[in-house]
Amino acid sequence: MRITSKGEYGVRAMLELAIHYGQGPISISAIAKKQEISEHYLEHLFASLRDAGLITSFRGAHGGYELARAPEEISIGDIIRVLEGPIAPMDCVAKDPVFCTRMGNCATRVLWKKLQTSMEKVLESTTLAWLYEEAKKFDAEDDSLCNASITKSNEE
Amino acid sequence: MRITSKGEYGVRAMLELAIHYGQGPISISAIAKKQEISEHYLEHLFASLRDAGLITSFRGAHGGYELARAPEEISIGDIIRVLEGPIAPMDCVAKDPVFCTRMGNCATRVLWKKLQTSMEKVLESTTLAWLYEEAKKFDAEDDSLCNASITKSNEE
DNA sequence: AACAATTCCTAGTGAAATACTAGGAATTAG
DNA sequence: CTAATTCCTAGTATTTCACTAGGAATTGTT
Repeated sequence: MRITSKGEYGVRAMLELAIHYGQGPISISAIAKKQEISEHYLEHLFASLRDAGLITSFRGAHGGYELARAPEEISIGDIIRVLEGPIAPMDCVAKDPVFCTRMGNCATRVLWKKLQTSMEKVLESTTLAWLYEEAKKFDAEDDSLCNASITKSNEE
Repeated sequence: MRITSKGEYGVRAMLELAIHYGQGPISISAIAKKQEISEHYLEHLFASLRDAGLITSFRGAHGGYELARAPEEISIGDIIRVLEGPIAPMDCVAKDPVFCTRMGNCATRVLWKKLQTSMEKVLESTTLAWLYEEAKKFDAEDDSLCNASITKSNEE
């Protein structure tokens, strides 16, 4: 019942894009550095997110990535579904369910469906915008302590 | 975000024990046959469940396994925790959390905690007794469906 | 005592997934 | 032209998954 590093890194990287939303593209290397993720690995994840239409890429010098939609319009579920597959504890309760001989006669399936629904509810109702607001809270706490880890500045 | 066959088989087998609760031990071979699970594999799962105190074993002829507690007293969470590990999408939000440098300054952790809580709520509140009641409903449906399909096929 | 049915235990294994790494081609701003 | 970037294909070490194998120990029955 674990999210893998794909989902973890993907969400962290997408949060970074949400923070810089509307300020032009940012490069993989910048995100990878800030979030301590392997550059090459993040490249793969971004390829999937791009193919899924969640982010837009710009090639060449001063290129990079930006969110394809506003942070309010991208749920964590959107990201997880691309990087981890359907949100479902079992294939038989996925949106496009895999057939199982028990299907119509399975008490455990009712259980997995309950679990699937509760998971989906959380992941669909949580957006990048919400996550950004949470991050700002932490940022404010940090400011009072020492330095900010999340800045909206155009450092280059 | 998937439950593996360990959790799936484990819950199905435990349901079988719940169905026979109070009627003496049943053997692995009987459960494996009924639930279409590899006998040897189920043996491993039952070893874990026994070590965790969820089931009791009886060796020798006419031996087998039975629930260590009443079906009302065993939650699906109890089973999953034994066979799949802590109920948590990320190690940093498990009950005995793995340390992470971000820990106190991580917006995504708040998200994973929300997800963890909702998953745990479902799995803790669902017991084997509940699952057994669900199974009985299907049994009742099957009876009426079976009769209906017999008469239908006779007509056709 | 012999036997059959069962759990118990240790070890092994092929396939798939995970979490990357490597290297270079294509593109674009300055 | 050059430096910075994405894009693409391939490879790889490690871990996990889902079993399988084989026999020792235990216990009810005859």
